[in-house]
Amino acid sequence: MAEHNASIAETFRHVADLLEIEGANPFRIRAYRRAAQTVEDLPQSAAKMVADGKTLAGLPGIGKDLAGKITEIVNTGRLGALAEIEARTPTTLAALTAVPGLGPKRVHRLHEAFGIKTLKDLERAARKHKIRELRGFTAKTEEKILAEIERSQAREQRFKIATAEDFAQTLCTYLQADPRIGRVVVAGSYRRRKETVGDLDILVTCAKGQAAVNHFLAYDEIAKIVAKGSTRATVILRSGIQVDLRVVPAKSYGAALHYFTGSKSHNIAIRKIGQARGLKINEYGIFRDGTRIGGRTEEEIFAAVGLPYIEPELREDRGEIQAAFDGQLPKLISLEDIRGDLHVHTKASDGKSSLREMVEAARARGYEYVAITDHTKHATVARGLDEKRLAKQLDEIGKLSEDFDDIRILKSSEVDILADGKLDLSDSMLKRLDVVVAAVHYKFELDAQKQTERMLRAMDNKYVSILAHPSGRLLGEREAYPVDLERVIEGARDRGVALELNSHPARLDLDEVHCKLAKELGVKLVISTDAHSTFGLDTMRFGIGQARRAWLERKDVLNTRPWARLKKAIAR
DNA sequence: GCCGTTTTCGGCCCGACTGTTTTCAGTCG
Repeated sequence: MAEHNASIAETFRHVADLLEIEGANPFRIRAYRRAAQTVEDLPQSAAKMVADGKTLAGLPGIGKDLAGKITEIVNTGRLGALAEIEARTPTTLAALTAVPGLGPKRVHRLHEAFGIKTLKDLERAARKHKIRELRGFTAKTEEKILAEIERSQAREQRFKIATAEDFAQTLCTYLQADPRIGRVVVAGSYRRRKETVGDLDILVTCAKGQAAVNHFLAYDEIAKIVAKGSTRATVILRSGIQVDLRVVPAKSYGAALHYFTGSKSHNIAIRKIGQARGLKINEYGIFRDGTRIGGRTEEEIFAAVGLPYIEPELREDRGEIQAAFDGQLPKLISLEDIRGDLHVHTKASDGKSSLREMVEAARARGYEYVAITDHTKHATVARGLDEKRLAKQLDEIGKLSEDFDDIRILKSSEVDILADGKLDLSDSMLKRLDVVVAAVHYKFELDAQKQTERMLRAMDNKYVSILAHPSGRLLGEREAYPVDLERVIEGARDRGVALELNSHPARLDLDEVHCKLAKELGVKLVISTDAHSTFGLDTMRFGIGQARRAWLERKDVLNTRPWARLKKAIAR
């Protein structure tokens, strides 16, 4: 079984964690982490690259040594260097640094002094009041450790972007209500539109930092204050989400926003360039020889290092800085580019709104077309339509269309892909549709080869225009089913099928890495909502966010085109 | 361990908060 990029990345991160506990050179540790990120962001399989004899050295942060280690992992399934480290430092120690307040240094000392290797050992030692014997540890530390272990199940969770947005907006409204506070913006991975966020990073401007912090700390949804100072504070809300507040004066807004938006690796890269130009860049501004020379806007930060503005969604140190240097930044797709939704349900299957309501809601969003894609009969729990009911719906669409001259109602279906790759509708019925969306909804347990062939076979059907939610993942609930997405993407390219980026906040499927790969391989995408109610149409923004993270431009996405051009593009 | 707008060695981003270390190390982002 070929090593996945994710498992190679995990191995490197594990090495980094253990080296950190051993007190190794911090830059060596960072090198492993950086390489892990590069491998994880790689659109192709590193294992395949190795097999094809392609060199990995030269990729960002990967030199000769780490390229060799990747080859070793791919070829042997293990890493000798990791085994050597594990012989000295128990592998379980890495997990202990996840306890807030415990970093590598303290974990190392706890292991040295008491042989603590696991969370259980740690808990036992804290209960026996052993830990306070150590210099720098007190009874209070023990209490804190026990409290954190108690909460450890609740922690570590990430929140879907839509959920985070809900918490963030309420809090921002509250913060904005204080007249002393100027701007309020959510930065961090939220601003970069990641599919999930671990915490909320909120930046506000205020002449008096303490005033803003005090107002923040009075927010009634706060369950716990973790840290507080005169310019920043960290709290946990009752919902369990952590919020970091940072206050800066207005003149530092741009510098702080850039710093607080991240990503960390992007910031490091930018500051490094600044350093080479004799500049110091921090969250307060840009400095030359101790003199402030800018920082009011993000544009000033980029300009200081000779770059054009880089959109937040691109700031992952995945090549955006080089692209900016070369004048090759993509012109990212935006919500305004979208002309229609190609995946919506109605009451006829498992939707909550009527056909007319969905059409009116689509028109209200300024769309030129909307595809009605109810489930087919195999999806019994969703009350999927058999051919008779679908025929009836097509008649209804025909009639309803007479009432709308400014939006086209596309006859469509989210047709089930059966276990053998056949479709749940006859060709004669598929032929009557304007656009056919095919999707897998059951038999997730097939092995990767069978699942891949099933999907390729479905795309063999010449009436299929779009493959919906190709991986089947549900964030926080269900992993993608085993499937070779690279082959599916290549298969879509060879057959002229478009792939869906499903905007539902729990799906966001295809994921960003594979969206980018699809683009690079010349496969067109569509961004659809899979709306099951009129409100569901508004989730388009999450799909757009992810598309932007995947460097997608308007031309890469078919539902930015008027219907006549879209129709031509999906014709096979 | 990587890497070159100080280029093959000597650097590697930068600052806030916590605790009890009275001057800073550890942790975090």
